[in-house]
Amino acid sequence: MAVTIKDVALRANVAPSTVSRVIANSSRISEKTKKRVRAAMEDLGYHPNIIARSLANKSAQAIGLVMPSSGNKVLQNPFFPEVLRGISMGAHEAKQALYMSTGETESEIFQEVVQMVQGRRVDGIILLYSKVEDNILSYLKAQSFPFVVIGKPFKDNDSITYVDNDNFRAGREVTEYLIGKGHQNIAFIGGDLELVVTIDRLTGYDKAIRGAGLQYRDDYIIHEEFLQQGGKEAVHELMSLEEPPTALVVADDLMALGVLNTLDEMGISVPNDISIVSFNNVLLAEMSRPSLTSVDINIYDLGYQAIRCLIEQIESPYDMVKNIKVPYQIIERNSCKNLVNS
Amino acid sequence: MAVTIKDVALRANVAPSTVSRVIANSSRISEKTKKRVRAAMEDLGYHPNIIARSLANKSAQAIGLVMPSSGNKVLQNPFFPEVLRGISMGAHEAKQALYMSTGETESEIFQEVVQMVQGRRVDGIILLYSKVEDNILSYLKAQSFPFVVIGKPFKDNDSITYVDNDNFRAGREVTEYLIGKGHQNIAFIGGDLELVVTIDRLTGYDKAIRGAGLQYRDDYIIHEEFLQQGGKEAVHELMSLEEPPTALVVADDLMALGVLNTLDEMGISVPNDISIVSFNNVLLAEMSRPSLTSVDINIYDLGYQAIRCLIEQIESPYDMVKNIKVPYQIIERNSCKNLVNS
DNA sequence: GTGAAAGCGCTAACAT
DNA sequence: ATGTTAGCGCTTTCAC
Repeated sequence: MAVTIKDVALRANVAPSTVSRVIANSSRISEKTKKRVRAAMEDLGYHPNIIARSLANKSAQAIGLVMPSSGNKVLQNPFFPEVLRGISMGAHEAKQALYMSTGETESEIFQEVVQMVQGRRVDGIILLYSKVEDNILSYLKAQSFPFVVIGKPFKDNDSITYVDNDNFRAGREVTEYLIGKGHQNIAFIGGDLELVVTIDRLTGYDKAIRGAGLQYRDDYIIHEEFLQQGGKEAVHELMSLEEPPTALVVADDLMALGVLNTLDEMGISVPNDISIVSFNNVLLAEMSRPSLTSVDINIYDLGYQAIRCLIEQIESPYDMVKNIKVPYQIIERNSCKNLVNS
Repeated sequence: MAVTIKDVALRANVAPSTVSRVIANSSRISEKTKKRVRAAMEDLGYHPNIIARSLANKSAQAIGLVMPSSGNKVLQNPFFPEVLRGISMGAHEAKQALYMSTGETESEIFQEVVQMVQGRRVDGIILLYSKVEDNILSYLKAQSFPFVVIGKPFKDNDSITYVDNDNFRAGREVTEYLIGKGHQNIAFIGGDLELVVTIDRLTGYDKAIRGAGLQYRDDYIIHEEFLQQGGKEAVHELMSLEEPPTALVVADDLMALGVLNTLDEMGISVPNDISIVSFNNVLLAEMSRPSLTSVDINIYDLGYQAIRCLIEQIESPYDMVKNIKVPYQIIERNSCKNLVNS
């Protein structure tokens, strides 16, 4: 059996409660006994049992992370390691542990969340995605359990704390950027329409197209999973249109890489024959050939801000709602061609 | 306050222990009372407090994951999400939760591990890397706490349970593969020499080179971090040699992508001017141009087998050591050229 | 400034 | 087949 607070108390000739106070560094304990107790802890190699502490003071010192079904290939998107980095950093600063969901299906994940919450295993939860109808979100809200969403909630978004980019504006600006380069036929290759981020970017694209007096064409809109596989099919469909696009707005760098690949196979040159702008600006964007003009959405910050918000929310008794918009910027590289003389 | 086992007991007219037994689905409880108790749980919306349970039966139902310093960019390597997928799957099957380390520096991570272990927060630990001198590993071993290593431990590897590929053999075979294609000047671009995987692959390379009666040249060996940035510098150094290599063994697909990129900038064509074989076979390998001949090391299985081993180790009272070699296979694509007529 | 004692919610002997 | 009773290791009133 491991060494407990009692052993320390015994050795230091104090009561267990005193040892507890020393751990919490209570000001009501004299420096002298503190020293004595600390020496005893040292001697015995004492380490507090976190589980016992959690039970006594009803706080787990852990944050729950809810992924979009971990069996899913979505994890392969470089987005996730990068948000994780940001979250890790914040968790580490606040001395919080991270607890990950492992469920496969949606209902399994739901059960896990219920267990995290009711089992008091975590003090708060971060949802690493935002989709249209989400009963996990509804549940958390109903329980008024501390949580924050990465991405904009589909509804009730003024009563939910979330961290997001302004994806609508980003979608619009990116499209306007291409229009500014003289493109008139711009297609949109987006991810899962269940994800709010896709909807927002598409809406922004739409706005820009119509705003420029161009025609919004349904056959220019393609949705596939946020993965490379989807890219290929999308491109084939698109390029076989009578009037193929001269520019593409692609939801994601990984997808864009797939697109690039397929275009190459088809003998279509980027940026000479077609221009591409994508989102996320992960390492790939820089490493592909041609390198991709991509919207840097500051993924790391998304994660870091999310956990900061969550920790504030846990600490503060009043639950004020907070919405953080992480800035983004278009990083110009070599995947876009100017059609007009500038 | 949440509803507890006592509330359920009261409502079902049984003792708390009976409720506890119903939760554990003990065979010593009559179906009739089970039904009654379950109904009570349902009515009250009862969910067991996992923390309390952990304290009582000294098992956390959670596995600790130790990453190589999470602040580190290493996380960006697609290797990690993929092992995570495998681990997640196994954790999920065994109803184990996952705890992640969040530390930045090595000593911080060490402290976290001590807390996980002494704080009884986890029942076992998976080390997601294997490096040369590792005090975390030594500590775990000294405590005889259940753990498994992904990758081969540097020493004591017959007293430590680990899951790995045969990286020595893989390194050798890959090199022989290139030799078989007529290459005589083969360079090795490896990752961090602190990592055992690098050492093993390099040793295999060495073996193949000497075995074929070729000369082992120090200036053909380059070590950089497992990241794209490293790739560029490495290639420049290498190609400015008097007798530049005609083939490259690269530690990692991501790194190989960087290499590809740099070669392209330098106007060197792959595979016409130089051949490349890399390791890991992540999505990138398929999506790059030219697509990369890469060693598929079955990353997912690495993770899955690791957690299976760990769970066995936790459950079985006897700690028999287990070493699992996950098979690998060379996936041929378009980055290698045959120099001889075949 | 320190100690005694109750209790967090559950499990696991030991009874019956 | 079920109830009684101690804990698990810690925190936290309430005394002194």
